[in-house]
Amino acid sequence: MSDTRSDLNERQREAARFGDTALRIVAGPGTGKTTTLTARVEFLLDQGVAPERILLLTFTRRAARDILGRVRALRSSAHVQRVAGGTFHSVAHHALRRHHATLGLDEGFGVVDQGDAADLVDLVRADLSLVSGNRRLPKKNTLTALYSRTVNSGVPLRDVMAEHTPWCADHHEQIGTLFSAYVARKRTLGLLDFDDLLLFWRAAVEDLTVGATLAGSYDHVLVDEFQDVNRLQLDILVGLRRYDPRITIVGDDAQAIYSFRGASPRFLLDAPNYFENLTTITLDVNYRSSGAILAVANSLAADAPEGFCAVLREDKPVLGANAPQLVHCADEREQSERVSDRVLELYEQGVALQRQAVLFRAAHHSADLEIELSRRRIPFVKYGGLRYLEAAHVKDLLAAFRLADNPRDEVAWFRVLQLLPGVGPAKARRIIDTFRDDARTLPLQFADVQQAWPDSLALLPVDVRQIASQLIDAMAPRVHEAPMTHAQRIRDALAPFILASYEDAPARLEDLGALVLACSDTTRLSDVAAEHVLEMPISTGDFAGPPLVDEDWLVLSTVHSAKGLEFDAVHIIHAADGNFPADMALGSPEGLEEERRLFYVAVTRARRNLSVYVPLRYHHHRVRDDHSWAQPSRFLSPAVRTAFEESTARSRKAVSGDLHDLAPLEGPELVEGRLSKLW
DNA sequence: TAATGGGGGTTTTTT
DNA sequence: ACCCCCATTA
Repeated sequence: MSDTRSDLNERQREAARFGDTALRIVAGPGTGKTTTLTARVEFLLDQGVAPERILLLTFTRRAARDILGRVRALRSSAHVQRVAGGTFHSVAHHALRRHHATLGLDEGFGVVDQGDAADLVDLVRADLSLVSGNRRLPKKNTLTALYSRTVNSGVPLRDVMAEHTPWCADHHEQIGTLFSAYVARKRTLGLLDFDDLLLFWRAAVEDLTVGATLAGSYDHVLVDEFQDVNRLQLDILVGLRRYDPRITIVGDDAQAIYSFRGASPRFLLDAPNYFENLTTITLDVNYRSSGAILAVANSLAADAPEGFCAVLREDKPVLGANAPQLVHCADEREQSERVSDRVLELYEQGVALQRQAVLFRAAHHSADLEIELSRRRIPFVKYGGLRYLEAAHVKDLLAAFRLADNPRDEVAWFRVLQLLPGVGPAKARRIIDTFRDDARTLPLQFADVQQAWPDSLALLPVDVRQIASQLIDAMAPRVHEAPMTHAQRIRDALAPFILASYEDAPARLEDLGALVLACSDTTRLSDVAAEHVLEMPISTGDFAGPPLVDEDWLVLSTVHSAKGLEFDAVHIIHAADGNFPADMALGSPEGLEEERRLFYVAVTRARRNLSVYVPLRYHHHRVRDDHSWAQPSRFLSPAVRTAFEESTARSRKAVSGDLHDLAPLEGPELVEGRLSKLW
């Protein structure tokens, strides 16, 4: 067992061994933030603090896994496994399950993800008949994002819309009506969305009795990535520490990338206003990246109008580092080829695939690369974008789990009923109506659904009635039945529908089997459903078929999902204006600056090798042969470029006549001609 | 009357 | 690639 503390520098050690007042650690990328946080937990345990009285809050699930994993690796004893922690949302969920009664929540409350929340918004919109009269009302996803931003920032809707959705700002009253109806509907249905988890946690923390219990549950609260907390999360933290000063916050305002969730680095900078007697320790020695990579990061930072020059000092030369590469490619296809070439080249040099990452601004940016990687049988895992739990079959089973505990969950009924052949939105609605009582309310007990079921059957096509009845029967809870047995019954009843609806049914049924096993140590199926919505397992389906090497895979990730991680080699793709920075973010100067910080985050993930790829031509898929020219990312300023070695990819097609091209290209000469004007 | 398939417009980032 | 709307069909 290695003693982490011996590896710490002086200031890291000071932070780790800090006493019993409020502490702020301002830590640039690669300065050993996680190591210090881990060492601090170890120190607290050594001081005799009980592990379950330490709360370690992180922002993303991956960070939670990373830090808690390192903490739990410190000691082999089961004792240490009890350190409390996770994302804000998952910790909130646990608190709400425990204190549901005081907060007026039903025991079997359901947790809906963003997609379900958007569906519910649409459902409410239809009920208010706001659907056809106002065709300029935003789409469900836009509305849900707007709702979330408003709630998380605590800013009035009118002001949020004036700033972020000015094109429909005149609808703010209508949308306000829609939102309050949405809130009411969630309560009626016994559902919480992600924002509700935080809202109710804050309510709990501010409650006189429960709040004291919650605040008293922890001796130490540690918060990672504090630059990305929003008003709501700050309120929770302040409430949790009302009677106790012992909080440690860690962050870097140069890496604030979540303003779309209402986060603001102000909360980190103004932390002394929220936590009394706050001590600040700054970590600025970078142990991660080579000097050449730090030069890129620092010149990026220097280009910012406000200049976020956290000068990063290299502790000692990083061995095996290469000059950062700026690679100009003719188009996306060539970019995919060059990235694949470079990944394999580094792999040959001994850099395992897991030590390499391809980073991009938006999830769909990796689409073409994924095709190329699959073609070359290079295994990869993608983070961000399409997720396992967003796969329809998983959501189907989770919806059935939610119904077993809470038959009022109209969103779940909509999903499950539409699995039946011949049932679409309208018929699903009519079936749900048969469940309602005189007050048009859905029943609290599943037995009432079963009682109404004979009437519902009449609405179904004759040939699906039997399997539909079996499904209803399977969802109904039985007394003294183990949750896993119940889950297995539901899965079995759902299987015929999965088989009928999906081509790759066997693989999907295996996923569902894993979900059933996850019910082995729970008391409630709705709890498991909520955990899965919050924890986002990664699909094995993301692997490209027969792997080149077992248990090694290239990491594909959005920059947001890669926050806090490091890799020997980082490949940043689509460094073209409009993609990175995203044109969606260019409406305001703040938007552009956040994109700049995002690029900075991407660059500072790299230890030894950094390659940035700029495709120059984008094909429009609608019209064959139609294309447009892209400018290199504005972040690649002349000053930044001096930190790179530049090269132009030679078209492989021109050299070898490679045959897997999708559309005929113009001669490479034209591309080269265009390129040459750029430098 | 309601499901389903085709065509056209739009697409950020995460819990 | 996805979502939304509309026309067609059962």
